[in-house]
Amino acid sequence: MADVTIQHVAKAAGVSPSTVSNLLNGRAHLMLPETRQRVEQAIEELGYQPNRSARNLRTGRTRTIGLVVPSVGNPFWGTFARYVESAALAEGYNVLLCNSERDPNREQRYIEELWSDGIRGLVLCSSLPSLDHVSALMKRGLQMVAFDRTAQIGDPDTLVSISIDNTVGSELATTHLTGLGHQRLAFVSGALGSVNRKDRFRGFAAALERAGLPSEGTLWPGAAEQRFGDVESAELGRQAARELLSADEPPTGIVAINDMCALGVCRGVRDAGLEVAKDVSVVGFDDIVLADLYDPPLTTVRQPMQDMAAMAISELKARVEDSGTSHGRSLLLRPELIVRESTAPPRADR
Amino acid sequence: MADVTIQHVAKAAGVSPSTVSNLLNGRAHLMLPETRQRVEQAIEELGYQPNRSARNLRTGRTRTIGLVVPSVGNPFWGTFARYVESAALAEGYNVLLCNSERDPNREQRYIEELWSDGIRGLVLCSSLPSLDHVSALMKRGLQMVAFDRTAQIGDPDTLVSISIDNTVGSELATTHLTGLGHQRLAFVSGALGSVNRKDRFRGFAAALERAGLPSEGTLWPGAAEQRFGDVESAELGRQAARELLSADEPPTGIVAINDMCALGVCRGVRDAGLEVAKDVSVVGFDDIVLADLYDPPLTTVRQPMQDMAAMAISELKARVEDSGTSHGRSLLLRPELIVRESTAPPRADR
DNA sequence: TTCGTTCACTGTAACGTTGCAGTGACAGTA
DNA sequence: TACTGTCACTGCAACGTTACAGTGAACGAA
Repeated sequence: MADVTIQHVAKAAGVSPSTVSNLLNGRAHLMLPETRQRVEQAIEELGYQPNRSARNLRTGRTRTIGLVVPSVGNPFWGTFARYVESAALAEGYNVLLCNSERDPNREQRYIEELWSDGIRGLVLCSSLPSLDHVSALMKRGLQMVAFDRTAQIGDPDTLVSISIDNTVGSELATTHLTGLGHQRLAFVSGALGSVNRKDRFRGFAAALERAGLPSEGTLWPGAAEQRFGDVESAELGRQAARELLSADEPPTGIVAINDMCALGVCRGVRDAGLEVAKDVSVVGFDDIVLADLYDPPLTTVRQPMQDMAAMAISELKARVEDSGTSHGRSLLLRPELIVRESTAPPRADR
Repeated sequence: MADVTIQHVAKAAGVSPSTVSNLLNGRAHLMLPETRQRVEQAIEELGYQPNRSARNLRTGRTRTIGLVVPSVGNPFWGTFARYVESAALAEGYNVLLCNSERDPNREQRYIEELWSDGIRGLVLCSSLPSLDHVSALMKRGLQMVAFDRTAQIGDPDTLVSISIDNTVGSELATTHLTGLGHQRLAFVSGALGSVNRKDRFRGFAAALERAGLPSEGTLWPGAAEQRFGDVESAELGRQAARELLSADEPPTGIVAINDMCALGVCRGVRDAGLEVAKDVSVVGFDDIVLADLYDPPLTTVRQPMQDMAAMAISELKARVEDSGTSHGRSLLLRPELIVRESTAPPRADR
């Protein structure tokens, strides 16, 4: 119960707290080897762990960065969180992981809590188009990397954006379908609230245009007003597929906003008594682990997650440690189309 | 950059820091309404956020609990983390989420870091059979709930264990298969290192015995020495299915250690040119979101996650706040078999 | 008038750590 | 012998907050 403090260690080793502190902070050369050994032994025997609150208070620094994701219930974010954590650990940082559940209030509350915990570096995976709710803290010195969100006009000056080029990714996916000969395509998504969702639709429309196809009416209207979380997006895809496939001239190719949604679409295709690939081609986005395990394995657009996580951490580390007048920048990585078995040429009779 | 402290607020409002502190700590009745308003306005205008390190240092309390999971890359843990977080938030607590990656050193390191952050309540989802590495901290007052791990002989006195009855769950799954008429069953798992994996195999064997079937040779030997992480367990299932189904007398029913593994098994079944349910029945464990989305939807054993998360938090809260001489206990919840379409009677000709 | 009480606020001493500015002992130099 | 330097260590003040004890003004009662 009674915590072991640096004083207890000092007394046990017969030195002053300062000496213990010196040892703890890499100044072991300031003492005799035998003193050092006595102190180390005392630390060991008492099981002393420095009180981090006191240390943070005193030094003003923290070896912790914050990570805010929409939901770890989504394997995409879960996987990303692991990469970020590994990258941070390798740089000597800890990660504090928070779930915003795509709720702006919760997101803001978490960020303020991280700030008051002394955290000055943050990786934010926000669904929100505007960053107004954090710009005040950024002015005070919060360093931030926005992930999976391309830079916007009104963004804070020092913001770093790391993202794939969503427009290109979506074009890649869509062009794959048009290249296979599909003429009637649909885009399935929840409300296009976030920047990258808009970009993905833009890429989809651009690819259609390039193939000489109309883009009107290709956006599934079912979710326009709804707010689907990540877990529910599969259910949304299922519903969308059922509705789309019961139309007079159903689409033969469907581009989904992400893999969870695409898996739902595949399920909906089956619900409608059809077969994925043979009757309807489906493309996802993200390349989550399950994309390759699904039946049929999902054609999808892969994000280089590990690289992106490493970049996020190294940007943050540099900024938190230097705190020079580092300006914002934007890193757009190229996505990669992974062709598996959920896409095929359209059937001749459809 | 320059942080706003309670002193700045006090000066701006023309009061002492004590008065600001009183307002902050729910003692607003100690001041005039007009004073209160002045202070509130100053807080608002300066954007003051109390420094949590200082507060923790001073009070010795923390409104944060720790959550250590094997890997948020696994949707099972991701989902659980969300439930824990929601339950904690509802009780006024924050959650600090850590990934052990099933690495004992990393797990211990995280727990010690949580302790030195002033955290005194922890939900541990450990894969390790022994809790020796945390018992020292528990003696000093760390309150801990072990999740998904049944109580063991050598456990610390104050430990709370919350788990489903894994043996019963596995019996439920296996009896479902024998009830359908399956005679040749296999159990697919990575190394049976953890308590609950052993229990699940025990339940599997017990069900076989009850059905008058031999249990020798039913444990897939492929992973005995390997250490598979959660993400890789799907790959393991795939490999297991391929190997098992190429035998002379292949099993007609497979019980997998968890859903990710079961999904891998399904994929392996297809790799072998067979069909899930029709040729080989597959049962999983956990009922992750994807179980219902898979094709075919997976028959699996469901854990009442939300209830378990709420119980974990309320136990922890009571213990952290009272810190009376609360003794350990063990809560075993009953799992539920969810029958979907990955199981069917064996084919007559096999 | 004097005493006591209430009220609205403030002063102060911690909490555990850090890192600079000492301090005294001792050795080496002039 | 006196001075200078190095060495090994220590004293002290601060970081921002909290909560208890304390203060002085205003008012009511005897």
